[in-house]
Amino acid sequence: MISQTAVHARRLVSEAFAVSSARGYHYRVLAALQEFGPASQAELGRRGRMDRSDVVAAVTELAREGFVERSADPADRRRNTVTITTAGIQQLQRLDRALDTAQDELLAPLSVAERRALVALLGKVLEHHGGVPTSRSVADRPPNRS
Amino acid sequence: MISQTAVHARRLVSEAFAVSSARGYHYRVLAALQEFGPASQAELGRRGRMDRSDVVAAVTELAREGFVERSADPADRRRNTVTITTAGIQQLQRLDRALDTAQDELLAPLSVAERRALVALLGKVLEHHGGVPTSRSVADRPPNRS
DNA sequence: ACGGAAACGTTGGCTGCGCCAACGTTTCGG
DNA sequence: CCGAAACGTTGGCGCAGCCAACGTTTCCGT
Repeated sequence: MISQTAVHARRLVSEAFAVSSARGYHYRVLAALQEFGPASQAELGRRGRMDRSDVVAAVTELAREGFVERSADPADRRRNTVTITTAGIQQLQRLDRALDTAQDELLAPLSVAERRALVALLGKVLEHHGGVPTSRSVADRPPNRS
Repeated sequence: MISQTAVHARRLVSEAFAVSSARGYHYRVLAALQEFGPASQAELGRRGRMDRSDVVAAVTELAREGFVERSADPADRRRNTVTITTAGIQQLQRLDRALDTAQDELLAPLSVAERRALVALLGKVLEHHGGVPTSRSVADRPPNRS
């Protein structure tokens, strides 16, 4: 069962994150920022499959720790532009290393070829069910409209 | 990422369960009962990797719906013997069918051979990290003992 | 035989993750 | 110009995985 395996994955990952007192959302925000550059919070949510409201919390916490900066977007006053800081990049590198370790531990019983096979299979499944559906940009105005 | 795949798995599974208004814990209890026969709640927890306290809740709910019966074990008055009822067996079959459907949907993009390969790989990972560690029978008396 | 250790059931609580609902504001488009 | 849409924010829900503590009962070593 995939769920079973996921439990172990989660445990190892959270174990890895615990050291830096970070959570999954933090990592996803930082990773999305590093990969695609500064963005609005809604955009971060789309990149990382997070709900808008969860992005708010993650960004707030990251900002408090000095890993990102939240600034008003002059071009669009609805948006906040979120930027990763130098400290944030370092934190991301730390988390990446921790993640690598955890992954190694998780996949310990598998040969390199097997790991590649597993990743390929999971990728296939993910791609199929993939998309970026939870944009929520759709679910904003479901106040009853007959 | 395995976690990503797990998210989809979870969504499909809970979608499948939603119909019967059941949750993961319920299924695990019923499945464990069917597979190994009546047992104490602690035993159910070990079989299904659940915490004792979560078993309590699951059994209570299942009992309220008439899917299991909770009776005092005459041989050991600490224990409750939990037994699956006929209705419980039927419910389990329903859930099993729903699960099969969900799994089919999840693994839709994979050929039969690929599915077998995936299962084998995950099994390997699980077995390695396997065991039944969370018995909690160990974590009962961690009141500070210097 | 006795007393401490261990197992059991139960209550209650905490965290993380994935969601949805509603609001006020701002921007966009017909 | 006005309604629709997007954005950020607050607040809430459910499930899953845990841990802590309690009272009771049983087990085991001395």
